[in-house]
Amino acid sequence: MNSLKQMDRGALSDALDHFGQRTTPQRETVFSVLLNQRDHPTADEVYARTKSRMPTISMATVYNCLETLVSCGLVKQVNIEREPTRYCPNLSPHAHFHCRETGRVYDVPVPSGMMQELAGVLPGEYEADSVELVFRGHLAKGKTK
Amino acid sequence: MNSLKQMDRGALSDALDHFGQRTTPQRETVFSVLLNQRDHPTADEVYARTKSRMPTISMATVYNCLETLVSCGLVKQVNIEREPTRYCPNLSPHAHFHCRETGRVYDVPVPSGMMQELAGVLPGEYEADSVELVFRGHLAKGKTK
DNA sequence: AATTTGATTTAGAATAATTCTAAACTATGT
DNA sequence: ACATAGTTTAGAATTATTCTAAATCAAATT
Repeated sequence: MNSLKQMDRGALSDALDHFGQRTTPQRETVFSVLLNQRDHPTADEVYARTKSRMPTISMATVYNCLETLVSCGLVKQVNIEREPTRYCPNLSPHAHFHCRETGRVYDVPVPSGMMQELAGVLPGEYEADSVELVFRGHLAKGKTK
Repeated sequence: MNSLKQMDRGALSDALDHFGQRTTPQRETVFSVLLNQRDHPTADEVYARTKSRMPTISMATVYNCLETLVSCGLVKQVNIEREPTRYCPNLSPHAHFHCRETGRVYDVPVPSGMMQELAGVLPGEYEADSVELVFRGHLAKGKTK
């Protein structure tokens, strides 16, 4: 049992199908790990969490699965300075806030109108398929949320 | 001769002074390399360019100088996916556009009003000191600029 | 002018995230 | 059942970056 809700399981296999990829237990488990704890884990952390449910999985497979999920559009990579890549299954338009003190990363919802506006700053010859918006700073007093 | 304009030389030593750091030939040369070719070079590329003017400089020093320049606010790091960090001496508000085809990175000016707006999406408890905005995609037909 | 002090530079070693490789395994279509 | 192609796996390899400790340099003090 890998605690993927029926809805998510469907989204997963639809997306994989659409890109001609198979739905495997490893991919399901990794996806489920991401959905179950939405704290922007690194590949290492995903590995540890996945291993506790599926002890035979390898690091390489975790990287493979993450890469597959990203390429199917189910998961986003979050690049924070020189830190290891983090993974985020939040598909609604949002930015990230990186707290320099705790190292934690938070999702910040962005109104889709703002996303449009952002796209508007690009001169015509630039055709963007993705926008990454990262804030860095710290959280006001004590609100570790 | 390291081709730093008087103005830039002044900005450099002021900024270094302000952070209690010395103005050294290595720092001047690295800074000048960044100003002279604004194509968002990696540390490796900065090393190669600097070495041609100052053959005894080491990679470690290039990293040290870049780190110093960044910490003094004279240079910005640009983090592109899993690629090596790139360096950018453009201090006016701008975003970056990363072409997936050529790998090149372009500055995209952002009206400062837009930057304000962006800051506005942050809930009150988040206090950001930096914003990074990266577009990814490709350039329309042939315009390699 | 010599000496102390601390910052900076240097070469090379170490680290760490990620990718690669090749073999084993699994699933699918014929 | 068999062939084929996709997937997983362990471990090796890669690579950007950081670390270490010694050498050099510059400023401050005697």
